Amino acid sequence: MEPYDHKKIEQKWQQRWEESNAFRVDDASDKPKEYLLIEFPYPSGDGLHVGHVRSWTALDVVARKHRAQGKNVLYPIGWDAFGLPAENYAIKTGVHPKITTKQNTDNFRRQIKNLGISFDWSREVDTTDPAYYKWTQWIFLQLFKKGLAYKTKTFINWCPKDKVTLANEEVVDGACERCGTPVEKREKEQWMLAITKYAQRLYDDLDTVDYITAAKVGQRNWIAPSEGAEIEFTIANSSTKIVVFTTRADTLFGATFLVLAPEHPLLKELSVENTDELAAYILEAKKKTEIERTNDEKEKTGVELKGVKAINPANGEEIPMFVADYVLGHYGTGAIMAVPAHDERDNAFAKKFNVPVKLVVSSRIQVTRTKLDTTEGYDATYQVAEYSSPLNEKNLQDLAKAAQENYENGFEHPLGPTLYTNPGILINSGQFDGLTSEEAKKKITEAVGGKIVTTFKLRDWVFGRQRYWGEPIPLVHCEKDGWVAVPDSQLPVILPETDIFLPGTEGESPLANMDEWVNTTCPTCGGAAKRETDVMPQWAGSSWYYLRYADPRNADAFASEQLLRQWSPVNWYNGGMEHTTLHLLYSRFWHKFLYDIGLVPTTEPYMKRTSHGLILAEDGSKMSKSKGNTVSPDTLVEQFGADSLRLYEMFIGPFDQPVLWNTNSVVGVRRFLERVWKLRENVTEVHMDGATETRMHQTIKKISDDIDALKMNTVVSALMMYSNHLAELKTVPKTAYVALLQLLTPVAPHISHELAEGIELEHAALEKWPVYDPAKLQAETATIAVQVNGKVRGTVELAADATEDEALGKAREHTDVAAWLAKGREVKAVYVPGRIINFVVE
RNA sequence: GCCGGAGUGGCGGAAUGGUAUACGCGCGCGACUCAAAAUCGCGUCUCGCAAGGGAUGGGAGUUCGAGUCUCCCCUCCGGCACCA
Repeated sequence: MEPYDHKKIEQKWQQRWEESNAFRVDDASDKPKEYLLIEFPYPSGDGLHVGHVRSWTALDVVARKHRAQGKNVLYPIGWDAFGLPAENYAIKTGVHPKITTKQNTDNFRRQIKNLGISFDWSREVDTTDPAYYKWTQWIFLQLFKKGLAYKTKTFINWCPKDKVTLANEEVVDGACERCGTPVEKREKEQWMLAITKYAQRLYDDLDTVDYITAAKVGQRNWIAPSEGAEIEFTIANSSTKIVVFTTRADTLFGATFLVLAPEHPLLKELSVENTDELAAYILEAKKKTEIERTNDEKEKTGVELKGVKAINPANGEEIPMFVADYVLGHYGTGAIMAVPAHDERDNAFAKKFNVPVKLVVSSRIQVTRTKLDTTEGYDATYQVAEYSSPLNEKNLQDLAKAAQENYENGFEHPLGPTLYTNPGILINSGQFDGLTSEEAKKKITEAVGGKIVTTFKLRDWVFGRQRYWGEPIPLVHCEKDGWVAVPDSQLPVILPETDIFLPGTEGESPLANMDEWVNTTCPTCGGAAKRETDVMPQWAGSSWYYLRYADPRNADAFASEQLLRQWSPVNWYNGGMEHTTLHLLYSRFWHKFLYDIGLVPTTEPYMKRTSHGLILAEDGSKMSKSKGNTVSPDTLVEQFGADSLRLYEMFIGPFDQPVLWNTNSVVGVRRFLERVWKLRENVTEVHMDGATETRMHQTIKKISDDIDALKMNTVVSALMMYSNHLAELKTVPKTAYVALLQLLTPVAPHISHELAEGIELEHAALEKWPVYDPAKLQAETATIAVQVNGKVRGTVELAADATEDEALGKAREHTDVAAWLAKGREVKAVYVPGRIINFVVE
């Protein structure tokens, strides 16, 4: 038998699959559909990463299994090809991004085909193709027409190196996600998408999908609804009102000052005595980068608004007002009521600026004075009772009364004289004394005419990019009509050709210099008008690409209604955790919008989301070109073969966890394939022995279950154990061998097909998934451990259907066991068929 | 600080509450060879001559039986972080 020549075999089968369009999916098939999706790659100049191979091979295994099980499987691929690296490369070298993109996608395509991944290449999409981005623009216009795209002057995150606006999500540790430069704040007119209008639904509908917990939690934390109240404060001697957002309306009586964010619009209207000081502070705050703002060790800064007081609506007291950058302009109403007794930040600020602190909620209440409270730093002779919820009415009244007395008698609060942040029982709050925080929130809000609201951390999506290599925003600005949508008939708005890719010094898009392109006519009035010169962010094209796969060549719609119904939703989507709050959230938003306007049939795009762990270099660091610790799939395919690489990447460790790459270990799976290769020599039409038959059925079950659960590392080890078993036999029963090939095919398709051909197996057999017989999972006899007091003292061979009496009897006959039993008195015997026997001896 | 995830041999890791360390790497010994590589076989948690004992980050608990379930603590990785 000739040696295992992976190059020859892999080339042969890849060519056959290519020629026969083996993985082309048929829209008209009446088999049940299964739509499997991986995140389409950005075709970088570095080529394929071993991480791509891990993720795509895993779903390829799933795809191939589902096909074998009779499903109509859609497993597509495409290119998310707009983006900064190609543009930066163009700035450096003058080579147009279009050219680099073409080169890179060609290289990726070649590399992927060398891996034998069963993508349906007939559905390839490319976000930079005008036939594709026509529909990206079209969907944007639908958002615009529904008022969900708007231009506004806002503080944006600005990367001074890339000269580009960044979305909130693209800022990592106060620095640009791509280049690490500290991000600055700039005020700029920007196109925004109102994703916050969908915040509640994006949050709630997570309950309807099957995402890995980390992804759900990540999105929930990012959207972060927070229930609270908006309460109005009036400025003394004025009709001006300031609305604050608080989650602690119960502490309103303790609000001893008000704080506005530096960006608060009302600051311009108030007549303040210290205008210069105020202006200087606001300027300073705006200049600060995110890093500076957070590196301040939370040391509070601020300026009092001299000559202006606010009135606390609960007790009518006049309280001072401040501006401080610890209050964020974009969250809530950009203004807070500060309650220094019950909020850490307000407390720190009050101490620094000498504002009174007033306790209005108590947690621990003096009950008796019999014992010493050992809380460090307090030697008062009282014992405290913990506040615990729920309390009954009577208790509450007693406790509130005691708390009030305690406070009036000047006892310090056991947890500290001035700060207590947990809920408790109200004191010093007039008619609301004695209520729990929970009750008081509602009643106090009501009493001062506030309203209950939910505030989200999620912010609207900054959608404009002042760059070249992106989809032009298809809007025209007309002096008379304002912003006007480019009519559908003029879509796509083609990205104009240029050889100047550098953004302007003020950060304007390179498109802004192209007068011929910019100057146009207004579609509404026919007068002179200018095109929007910003382009869309990279997240635009990827927000809907999974819909395009359903009908990738459609020229009349982004996809036909019928094909969307056929393929929606995506059954299983695998991708990186880093996209949880970016791509994954954005595309859910677009999808829900498209659902609302009746264009997609489901409320959610993806039924199930899984995530692969990162592949790290051997020393645990991230693989990167600059560190020179990357591993090239090409080299591995050359040296070991695609099948070995695929097997290794599945075997490397639990799929959802980060793993360390170790090229030396690839030889292990290569040896395994060599053994499977040699096994063929011993295959004959003999009858299967019982042990082999049992193993076969167990292995089929194990591998079937594990593929569905994405436990690929144990899939490979099960294959190894099964083939090791077959290798021990002198003659390998053909049936058992065929099952091995069927089970091996999804992970190592090339060698499996070659071997199947070698035993003249009819081609169709490999395309069928083996089925196990539940009745044959159990061996006729099994080795059962016998324990005495939980310690194994021997094993016995038992028939699968042995009765308890038989089993225990046989166990007692075991000489070692008998010796241990003789040491005491047997009080109990446990027999779990097929598992264990345990004697309890005293 | 808050929220996730994870701690098991020299290493990657396995284990529906039921013989912990499967599978693989590495290492050791042996076979084959003039030799080497490749391949094959055997061995490989730890203490102990043995009988036995001890080990799944630490401590308690539930159970006939715990890596697995419950509670407390420690460490590492990831995410969020002045969000009122």
